[in-house]
Amino acid sequence: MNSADEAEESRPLYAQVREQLIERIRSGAWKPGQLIPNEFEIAREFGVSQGTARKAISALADEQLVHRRQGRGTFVVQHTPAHVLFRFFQLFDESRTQIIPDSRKTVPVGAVANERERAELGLDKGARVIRVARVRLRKDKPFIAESIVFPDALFPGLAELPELPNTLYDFFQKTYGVLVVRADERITAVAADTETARVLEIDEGTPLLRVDRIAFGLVDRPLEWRVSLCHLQDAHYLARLR
Amino acid sequence: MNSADEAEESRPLYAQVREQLIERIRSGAWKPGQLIPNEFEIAREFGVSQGTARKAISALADEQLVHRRQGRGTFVVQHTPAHVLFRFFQLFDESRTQIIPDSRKTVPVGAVANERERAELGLDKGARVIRVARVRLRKDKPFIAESIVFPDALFPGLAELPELPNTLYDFFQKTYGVLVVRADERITAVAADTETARVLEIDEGTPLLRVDRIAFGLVDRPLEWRVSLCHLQDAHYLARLR
DNA sequence: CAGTGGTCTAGACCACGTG
DNA sequence: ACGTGGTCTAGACCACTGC
Repeated sequence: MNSADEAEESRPLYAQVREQLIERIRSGAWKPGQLIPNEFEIAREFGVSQGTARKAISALADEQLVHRRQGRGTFVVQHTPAHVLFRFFQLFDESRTQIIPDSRKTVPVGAVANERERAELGLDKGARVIRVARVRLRKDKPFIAESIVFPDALFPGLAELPELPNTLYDFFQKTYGVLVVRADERITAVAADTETARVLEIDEGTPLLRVDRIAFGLVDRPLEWRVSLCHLQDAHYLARLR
Repeated sequence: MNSADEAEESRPLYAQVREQLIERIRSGAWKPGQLIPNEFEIAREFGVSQGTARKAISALADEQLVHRRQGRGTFVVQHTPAHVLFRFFQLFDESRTQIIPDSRKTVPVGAVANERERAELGLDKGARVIRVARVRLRKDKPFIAESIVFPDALFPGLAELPELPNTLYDFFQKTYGVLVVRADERITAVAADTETARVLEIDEGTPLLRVDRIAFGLVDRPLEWRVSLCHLQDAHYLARLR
């Protein structure tokens, strides 16, 4: 027996089962929205008790990779535009209602990654990326200037598309089977530069919220680097601390 | 049997046990840092199985109200300055290291709550509050202008203190038995006004991150309203989205 | 009605920290 | 060696969903 096997055996059973289940989602063996086998099936298949299978499945539910519904079954999570916005778009208006942004035509452009992009996305020298610049609208007025970059390798052929949809993460899941599961946002305040002021139709120097996001998938590797310059006015970003 | 009893009986046992345990922490029957009875003791006391007691205690651990340590026992969470900063102070420097702020002498002032304060803290007309204004330092230079308000009723005698400590939440827990368990932060970008510019030793109009926090305790009522105006420079606020 | 997830029990053994 | 939390089992019953 090698050390890897020993390490494998020393980890809790439910953790091992959990990883195997994640692998099925990652590999696409279980598709988004699909009903997965019930607790007893999974228990039988992995040779564990129903309680242990349950603990593994519940861990996936906590991580929002599956959705459990009493009486119906357990389903692989399926991103929809509404779902993606709810989870990953944390801007609210003065009455604390979540803002639903629109976006203008967004055209992807392929290029070789620059140094900053390689650092943010963890790419090797020479790797290609896809860049997208777009303006998001609120009440038909521009309020966010966004620049998005993702590794070309993860989204083959995407650079050739004439246009991208308003919400990307559900599109990524549907088209490439790539699931965004978490994101880190680094937030600062900046003054609008000339170009941004023009795009957002505001005065140069207006204070903007800069949201610098790295999105991660099932394997802990960056899927996207996104910088959003937000002209909030009476709106705000909401962070919940626990 | 009345409807309240029926509702009580229809809720899962572990949820009922969980609430009773929370009440012991809230009431101060179990003090911060104290070792609580083990799973079998709690199971026996409430007339449930060890597994059910475990589920109740684990829920408290998930909520960060207790801390479990294998081989040692389960302890009521005890806020320390380091712990409070780690959980509730999400500013990081350019190398992604958490910033540890200092603060200048902070003097509390008692007053009758104004309309805005009553709205933010959910207070009745005529209620008294305690106000604190302070400047936080980074590398001995001012970088945050903070204004804090809390209900006088929760912190009797606090307005008479000559000075408050650098971290308040551990002080609240130690002195008043009041535990901060979560906070909502509403974040915007603003331009520094004359007074703030003077305090932070920057130019008027400099973009600042405005963090507007409401902190909550064990009962779902606001404990504090805090507005922080942050001159970040090369630092950033970090929000983790899951 | 059958099938699913949700709760609950009683008991066993393991891993860890302390004396 | 002892007591703690952590894992695992086998089985029971409940609550909800859809046919």
